[in-house]
Amino acid sequence: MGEKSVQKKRYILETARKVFVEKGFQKVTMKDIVEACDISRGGLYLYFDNTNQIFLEVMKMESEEADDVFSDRIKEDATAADILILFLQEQKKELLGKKDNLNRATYEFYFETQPERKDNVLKKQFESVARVIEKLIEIGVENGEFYCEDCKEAARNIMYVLEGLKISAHTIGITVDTVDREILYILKSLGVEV
Amino acid sequence: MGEKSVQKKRYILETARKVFVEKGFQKVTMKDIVEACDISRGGLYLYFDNTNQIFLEVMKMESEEADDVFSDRIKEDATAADILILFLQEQKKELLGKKDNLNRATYEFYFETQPERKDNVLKKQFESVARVIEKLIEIGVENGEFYCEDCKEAARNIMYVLEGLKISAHTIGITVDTVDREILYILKSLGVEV
Amino acid sequence: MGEKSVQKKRYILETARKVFVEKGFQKVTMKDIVEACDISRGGLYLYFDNTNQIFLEVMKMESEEADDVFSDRIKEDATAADILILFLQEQKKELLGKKDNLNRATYEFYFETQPERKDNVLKKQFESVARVIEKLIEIGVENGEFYCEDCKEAARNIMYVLEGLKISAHTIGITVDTVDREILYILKSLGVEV
Amino acid sequence: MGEKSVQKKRYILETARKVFVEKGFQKVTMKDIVEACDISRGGLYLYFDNTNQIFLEVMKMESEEADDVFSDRIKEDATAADILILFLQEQKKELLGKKDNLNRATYEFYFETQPERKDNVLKKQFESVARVIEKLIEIGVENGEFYCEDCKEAARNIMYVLEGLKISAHTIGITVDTVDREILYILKSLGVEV
DNA sequence: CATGAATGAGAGTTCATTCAT
DNA sequence: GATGAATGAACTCTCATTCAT
Repeated sequence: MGEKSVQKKRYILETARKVFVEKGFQKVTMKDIVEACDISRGGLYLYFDNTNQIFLEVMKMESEEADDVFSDRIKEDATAADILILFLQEQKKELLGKKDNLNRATYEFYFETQPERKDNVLKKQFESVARVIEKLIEIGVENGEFYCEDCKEAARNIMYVLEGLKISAHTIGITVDTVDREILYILKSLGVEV
Repeated sequence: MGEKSVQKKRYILETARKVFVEKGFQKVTMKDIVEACDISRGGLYLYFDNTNQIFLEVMKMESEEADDVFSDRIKEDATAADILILFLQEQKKELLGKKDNLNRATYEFYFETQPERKDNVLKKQFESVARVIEKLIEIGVENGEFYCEDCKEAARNIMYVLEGLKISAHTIGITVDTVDREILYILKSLGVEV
Repeated sequence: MGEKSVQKKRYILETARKVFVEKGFQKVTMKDIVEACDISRGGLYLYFDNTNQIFLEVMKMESEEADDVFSDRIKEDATAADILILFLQEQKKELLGKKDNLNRATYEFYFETQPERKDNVLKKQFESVARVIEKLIEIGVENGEFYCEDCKEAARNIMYVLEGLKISAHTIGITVDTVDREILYILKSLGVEV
Repeated sequence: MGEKSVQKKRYILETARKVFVEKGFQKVTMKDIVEACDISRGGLYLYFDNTNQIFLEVMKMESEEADDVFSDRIKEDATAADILILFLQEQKKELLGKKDNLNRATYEFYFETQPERKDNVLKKQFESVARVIEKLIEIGVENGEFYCEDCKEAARNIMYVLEGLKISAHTIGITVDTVDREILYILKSLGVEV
């Protein structure tokens, strides 16, 4: 596949992303993507076989870019609490900015997949972020910033609260207040004075 | 619609429930339900107009039955902690018994609905359970069973953790261990010795 | 068929008439009539086999009643011109009262029938009215009220003009003015001063 | 849509025309047209959305071709009477050639349309032809070929007679004689010796 | 590589008609 | 007579997928 094709593939993925953000995963058809990209029906099939494959690649692209963005913002002299708060603020943005994320589509995609499968990217991401939080809490505890008995558990608990908020955003709805209160609750239970 | 029809309607709802449990919401077609019920194509339309309506009625049926089941199990002399633990055990069962609940279908259903709508049953249920938990914690605090600064916040936090576990069960997968650890964490943070 | 049944049959025909007036002929289904009559699906089939048969009987009922109504209004000492004008006024009412006549339904019904068939009721009616008009003109000519060379032709011409107006009412639309002008033209060509 | 498609679209319209001539408008289904064209179910939808749209385009095609045909036949030195007679002969052909015109389908189509709508093509055609006839009569009167008091009225009367004959052809049936007699009557009333 | 016309399977929906009660 | 549940045929419309150009 030449340079040109790589560009086109990328263009398709970016456009498809918008479609997934808009419509979730299940309802998106190859036709939707063809139309959004303004390419030919057959053209799309040269690059991808089905929406499943496209979504997987969109997620891959997403996670690659996400990492970059995230690491940029951490200042050199940031404390554990600073970083945790920054992280929670990022999550808040994503939680409230329902309109520009793939959450719903991702849920729908994984509803159709066996969670136990080894290549469950979402699971890997979850574990990875959980470990980062855990490490962060450990450092915080060492520095005397946080208090907690079991850092691993504390980290996992935070992860599930965030998951709970994320899914709630798409089902029962959440407000800025809701998120702020949960963030405060998390920080308080780590002994952070806010 | 006579007596007979009521029975048949119930039969359809129960059969449709199985289909929704199996396939979620979005992928289920009227044809799927027709075939599962072994009735004629047109026959189903005598009772329901579309899968949306069927699902709403399945949820209604579900919640009516759920209420009965729940209230039965509370002993007269149960303490707040007893009841909370019972509640969490019920949740655990549901979380792990992925094969026989409507969670995934419900998520898919609400993905297609505006969360803000007044008739969001899920939201009402959430609020209702949250209030019960809150009350329970208040009683526990009064009895000296629990310790917590803000009962309302504690209740909401529990709700979001449970939501987080529920959605995770369908995306990244959860194990008995995971659930047990989260339940322990919840109880510990209320100061319950386990 | 007992007295009761006769009444019910009549009730069905009268109700069906309204449906035909509203929707024409082709689009009317047995279901429409069942619902309009608020009787059972099977019940209708006890009396009629299909919409075709119902429409035929509606037309029969219509023509029987129409005759009565028409003859009532002719005064004893009316001149040929009086009667012709009365007739044309009646036609005018029907032409403009699109909402309460079976014209459209009748057209649709006969579109599906071979015009040549012996039992073409519409044709018989046409011929019958044409003859009445012809006779009327003859009398008018004898009395010196009208002038015309060929009464038969004049009558037929009037009939076709009226048919033209009737169909136009349902396709391109007609106004009171249009009808008035045509009536005037007809009368003038018979030499009537208006 | 490329060159090839234009041809196919035309082919579909021509084939659909035959179907409409055969079955009228209301009874024609997309399936009928698909089968007549011997194309695939979905194929037709690439070109047209519904029978309504197809019929509109068939009428458009029809009127474009009709115009050409009509203007060809008028000789340079034709008198008003010549042209009128030619016109009436054309009408006669159409009236009697029930098997190859869209009249019935057009009636059915307009039965489902509000006559008052601005885009009522039939009305425009009617008005347009009426004006041509009127002009023709005016010229004839100037030349001393015709006699009439109100050319406009005379023209409209002719139009309605023709409409009456046209609809009658589809309901009560007409014969060559009937048409000939009406044409004669029209010409006579304009003072033409035949 | 790229196009887009074409196919056909399949979902939704409506009704005429039947038949057990 | 009367009911209305039930059936199944028929129609509309949409897409995934292919393939000649």
